[in-house]
Amino acid sequence: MANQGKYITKKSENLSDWYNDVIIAAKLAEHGPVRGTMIIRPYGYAIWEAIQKNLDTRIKDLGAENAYFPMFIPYSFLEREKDHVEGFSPELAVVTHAGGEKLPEPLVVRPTSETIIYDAFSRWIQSYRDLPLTVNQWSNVVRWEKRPYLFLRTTEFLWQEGHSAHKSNEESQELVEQALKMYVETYQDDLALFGYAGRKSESEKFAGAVATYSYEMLMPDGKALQGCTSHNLGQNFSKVFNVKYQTEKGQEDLVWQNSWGFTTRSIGGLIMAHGDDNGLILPPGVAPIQVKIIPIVTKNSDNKEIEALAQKAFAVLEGRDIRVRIDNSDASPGWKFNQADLEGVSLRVEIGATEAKEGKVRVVRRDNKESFLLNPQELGDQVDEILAKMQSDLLERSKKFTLENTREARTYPDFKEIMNTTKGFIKAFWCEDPHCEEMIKEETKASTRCLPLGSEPSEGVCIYCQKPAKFQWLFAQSY
RNA sequence: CGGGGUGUAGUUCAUCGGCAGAACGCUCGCUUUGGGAGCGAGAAGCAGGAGGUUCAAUUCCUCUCACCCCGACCA
Repeated sequence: MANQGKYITKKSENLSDWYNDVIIAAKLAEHGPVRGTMIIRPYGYAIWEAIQKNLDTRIKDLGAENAYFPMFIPYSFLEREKDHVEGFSPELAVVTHAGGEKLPEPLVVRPTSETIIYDAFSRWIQSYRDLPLTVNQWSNVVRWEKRPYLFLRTTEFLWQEGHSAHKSNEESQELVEQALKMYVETYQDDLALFGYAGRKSESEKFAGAVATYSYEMLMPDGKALQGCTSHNLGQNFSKVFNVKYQTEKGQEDLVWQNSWGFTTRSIGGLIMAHGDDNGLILPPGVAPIQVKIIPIVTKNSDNKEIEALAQKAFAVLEGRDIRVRIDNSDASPGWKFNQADLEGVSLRVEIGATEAKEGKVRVVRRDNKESFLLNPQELGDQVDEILAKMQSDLLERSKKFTLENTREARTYPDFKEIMNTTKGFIKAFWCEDPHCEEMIKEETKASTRCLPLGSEPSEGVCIYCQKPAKFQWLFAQSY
């Protein structure tokens, strides 16, 4: 912990110390014994489960079925697609020995599963009647990252990866866009994180893809975090894995494929974007504990009445499928309040002598401290309402911050000035020459994040080389 | 893989050649309880590992391993 004793570093003082402190103090996760690995503790895993719950439903709504493929992949599988192996080889974990012997062929611990899944697809797909074929797996993958960071970049991480095969590029592209839309919904409706969905540049796209789409979010320090990805793989993999089918006319044809994924990195974004000096702030949509009831009993209070109110409130909320707990530990109220703040519990319900006198309970929002004195009988509707309002307020706050920190740069000196001061997103014309992109990154540390969906072509000049440019791309320094 | 730093109690750190210290956490007891309660008692350590210098090494030297921070790679 960067900070001594029991308090966490203030978010305003040092974002990355705060981030690490809050993850450890709130018991979300800790470092594993192997560099870059992460132990996700029960409370952190509960956030992942809350995200999974809705996302899994959306994935199935896309027409996908869940399956599971092996984590060991023959090295030769990766070598089949040239860009794919080149892109991933620096970060592969390779198994050379097993069972006390050297293996005849090294095995790769999956960094992603395109190859092993499409090898199966080549056997599963025979006819146009087998298409489209869409599978999803929830799994772990390993990428040997040089600079790990809890949640944001770990050597092993959890994710879902969807893989789909289609008769036409149009149909495949449609699913690529639907998957991206599904992620936008997850980020905005569940995680309350605003961001830009768009297409990656050639140099930033997935190794082996024709086109990659992503969701880019802004963190409080002005750096961008790439969330999910959705790739149009064209026929790059079907060619090398021989994923063919017979058309209605009896011809042999290669399938068009896409893949898309969402990882535990998003939990890092969730923590960083919403939290404050007191700890986590979790949007109700993914908060493992949406409401915590804190009875305040003393020697002089009517503790039976307080206890009865607490039980009543608990029963009402639980009946609504609200994730609710009662803190009956013998810690002091002050400690419980601080603990609830640290854990990011969306709403706290205080019940003490003051409330008991009126037969009411006090509901306090974690994010803005707004407090409501409510009748236990009406608690259900009102808590639903307050949770919904909090959810939309958090998204609104995230959106406001992102828009306020999205600037247009017309000249390269302006661009540099922004990156040296406020950072954040910059919209700027770029000619789409990888050389300009590379030089901008070298000189400002900012890279292209995406070309936001719905960008209209217009006549501009490249911020770097002054040559004609059609689109304003989104730039930022990234995590 | 380059540059910098750190390894001592569960955790964060002091001690810097001479019997190993604190805070927080943990256990027990009593008193408490509206924003991190008080007092008392207690458990807790081969000082990352190996080698060297020395009468004596946690402390100095060498090697090694691990971790952290800064750069290139990345969901």
